[in-house]
Order: sequence, then C-alpha cells, then structure tokens
Amino acid sequence: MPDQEGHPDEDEMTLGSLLQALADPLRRSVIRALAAEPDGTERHCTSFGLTVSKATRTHHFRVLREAGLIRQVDRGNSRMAQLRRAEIERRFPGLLALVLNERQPAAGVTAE
Amino acid sequence: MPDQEGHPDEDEMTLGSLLQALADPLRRSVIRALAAEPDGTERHCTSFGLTVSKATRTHHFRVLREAGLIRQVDRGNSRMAQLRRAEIERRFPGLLALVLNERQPAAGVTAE
DNA sequence: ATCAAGGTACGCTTTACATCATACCTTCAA
DNA sequence: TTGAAGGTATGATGTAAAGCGTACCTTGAT
Repeated sequence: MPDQEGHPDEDEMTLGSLLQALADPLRRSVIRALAAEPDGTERHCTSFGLTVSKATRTHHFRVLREAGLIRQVDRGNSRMAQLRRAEIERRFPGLLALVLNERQPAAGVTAE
Repeated sequence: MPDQEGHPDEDEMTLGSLLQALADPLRRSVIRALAAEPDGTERHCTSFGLTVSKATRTHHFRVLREAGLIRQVDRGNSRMAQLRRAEIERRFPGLLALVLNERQPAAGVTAE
C-alpha cells in the first residue's frame, strides 16, 4: 500500500488545519462516528457509509490524517482509521467535544 | 449604511459555519483580538491592522457576522465590531477558548 | 452644498477544494 | 497465478472562496 506519509506529531498539529478539516460536514461525521466508539477503535474506511466515490473517500481521509485527527493503520488489505483522541485532546482541549455535541444529522452520510 | 442583515440568533448558529469562518487565519486573528478585550468592547473594523483591501475586509467581517461570531453596530459613520462572546459560549462552549489559546506567529514574520 | 472618509456592492481573476472516472498497485483468496 | 477487492495517484470538472479595483452610498465634516 503506497504513500503513508503525513501523520503529524502532536505538537505539529495546527488549529488552522484542524478547523479546516473539520469544516467539512462529511469529515465531521467521520470524526463523530469514531469518537462514539471506545477509545482505540479501528474502523474500516468503508464502514462510515459515505455516499461518495472511492477516490473522494481517499481524499477526505487524507485530509483528516494530515490534520492529525486520525491515524491510518494498514491491516493487510485494508487501511483502518483510528481517532487520535488523547493527542487531540492534549493539544486542543475541548475541540473534540465540540464536534461530538453537534446536533446535526450527518451530511453526505446515508440519510436518516 | 446599507445591508445589515445576517445576524443569526444564538440557536441559529451552526458549527459548520462557525468552523468555516474560523478556518481562515485572518478571521481568527480578528476574533482573538476582540476576545482579548473586555467583554462588550466595540472595535473599529480598521483597527485590526488587516493587510487587505477595503473590499476584502468587508467580506471577512460579513463572514464573521453571518456565522454569528460578531455583531456589527452602526456608530455614525463607522460600523463597529463586537464579539458575541456569551452567546457563542452558550451555544458552543469552549470554541472561543480554542481560538484564544492558539499560539499565533506574527503575521508576515517568519520563524520563531 | 460639497467633499473626504468609512463601508458596501458588483464584477472580475485566481486559487482552493470537492467530486468523479480512470488507471494502477497491493493483498488475499480461489 | 489469476482475479476480485481495497486504496491511491492522476487528471479533469464544477463550484466556492479570497482577493482586488471601481463605483456608489452614507455620514460628518468643511
């Protein structure tokens, strides 16, 4: 599996890129879904029900990864996504809570 | 002074538009400057030292206003900006703190 | 009444981004 | 080893957003 760069260290995360990544409702829904799981949970990238093409999905997960929100781990054939909860919380306390408390039905995700 | 629409109510603020508004470093700097002042402070739109044209400045303040971050008040010839601190805090607790705590390199100055 | 100053609106350019289709690479299972 | 499945890279497209200049409208001076 090619190209796995772009996992910034905790102190390399910038508020700008985090906010930019979270400005997209699709990406927020991914983070919300991940955060709803127990800490350390790995989820298959296709398991979020995003109604976009493969290429677009790759794009969004790349943005999340490069912002530092998720960690992507290769598991044989697939690449799993994991929320970098503790690091995000240390670096920008309260940021995740904001996304979690959003009372907004997911956009772009399979409808309600 | 024309067009003063777009002051959403507190419960009309959406996380999406707030994040989008705050994704821009210029707009974050305005919010940071406002938040550094005592609550209720009104500041002249030109007092932030933004290095953009008048038209662009108007644009950014409009985004901030329509997201619900600031309130714009006409004072004779000028239009003053005021942070909607309490409302933002009630609606999305912790959001402002995130912006405030951002360690921001000076604009136009490289390196630390 | 006139005019400079503060803001906005409009039109335009340029850049960034979300999206897709296609082609390709890797892994695992027939 | 052949092929299906999961991901990525690339290139193209449409749209949104940032930026500017200019023209115009207020307001408060002169």
